[in-house]
Amino acid sequence: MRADAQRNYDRIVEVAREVFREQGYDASLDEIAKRAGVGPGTLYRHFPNRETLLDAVMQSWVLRVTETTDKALTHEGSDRDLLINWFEEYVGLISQHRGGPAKITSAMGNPDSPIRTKCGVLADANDRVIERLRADGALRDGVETIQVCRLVGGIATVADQSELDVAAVRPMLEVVADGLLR
Amino acid sequence: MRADAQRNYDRIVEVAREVFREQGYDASLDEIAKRAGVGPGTLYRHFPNRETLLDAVMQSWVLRVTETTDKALTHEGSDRDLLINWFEEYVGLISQHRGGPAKITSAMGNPDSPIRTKCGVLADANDRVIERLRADGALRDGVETIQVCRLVGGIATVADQSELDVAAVRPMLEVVADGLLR
DNA sequence: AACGATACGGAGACAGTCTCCGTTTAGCAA
DNA sequence: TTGCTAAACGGAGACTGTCTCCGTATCGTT
Repeated sequence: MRADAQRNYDRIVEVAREVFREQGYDASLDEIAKRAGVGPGTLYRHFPNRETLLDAVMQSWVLRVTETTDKALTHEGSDRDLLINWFEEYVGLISQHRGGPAKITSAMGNPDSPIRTKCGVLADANDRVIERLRADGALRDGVETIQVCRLVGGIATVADQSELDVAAVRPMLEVVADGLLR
Repeated sequence: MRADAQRNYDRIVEVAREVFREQGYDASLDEIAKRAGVGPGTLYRHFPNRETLLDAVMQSWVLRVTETTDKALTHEGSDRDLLINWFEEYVGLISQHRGGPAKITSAMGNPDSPIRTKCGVLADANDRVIERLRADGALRDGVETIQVCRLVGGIATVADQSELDVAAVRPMLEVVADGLLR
């Protein structure tokens, strides 16, 4: 990539991250272009649609996912605590900006989504926790990772759209945890 | 209301119901106006925004909610079956058109929403089922109706956005049911 | 310095929302 | 019937956001 192109690319991603956080995932792309000091054409050449831009924005996020999972797995305490703690982290990870939880959760299991690799990372992270609990014999039979992602993603989506705080979310995560554990 | 106004009102609601079902909740309102044979001005005078139109569309739906609940409460079988069966009905009720589950669930507990009365009806319906189970001593402590609505609404939202079929939804409803029951 | 490939950016087509206001019509009263 | 007025209509158009096309500018190489 030419140096100026690279500069613009980076600038757009940086600005997009900021604007998505401020205004949510449905912010105007033309405005992002303007704030980044480029024309809309430039933005759309680098990112043919909103999702590819989101994908780029999430690039750095991938690291944080694995770090968070590592930490969650070292959790001292009961399996239930570990699971609920992980769910809270999970919700936090996908709730970076308004509209994020819905976007990410619905992309989960869709092989054509531009953010599929990011979803894969998240699914793998969740899988590590689930498999750890399964190995402990803590889970009921028939629990599938994708279902867990959807259940927790669904809660995060509702919380996002109803602007619920952590205190309102936790009891719902507990219900799901109790429904998954023996 | 003047006769012609009433006629247009009814026509718009009828067409909107049809178009929402066909194209989802984000269909073009100008198109609904066109199909109803009125100008956009007429539509927006009757319905200042999308939500008030949705509210009108849902008017007839209210009857169905209570009927469905009555039937669900007569369910023969275990508490678990009754609950899961109700959840499936609940999901069906709020999944009339694409975008519906998210809209309804996020309006739940928002006293300013134009569809608040409709949400109230739904919340009451859910409450009847929950209280019946609570009376049986079947529920864990601390279960709140609004949480149940949000949990099941979250599942319906994800199912809606990921276009999941009933078979994929049921196991998730089972998890929630198991998390709520003793 | 010159040149070709690469990238830029803004004008503008298009779609959707929503309003304003000149025109039409319903319904009533004489 | 006719005339009148309040009520309702409807479409032109302002505004916002998406996305493309293509003339212009810039990079980096020779």
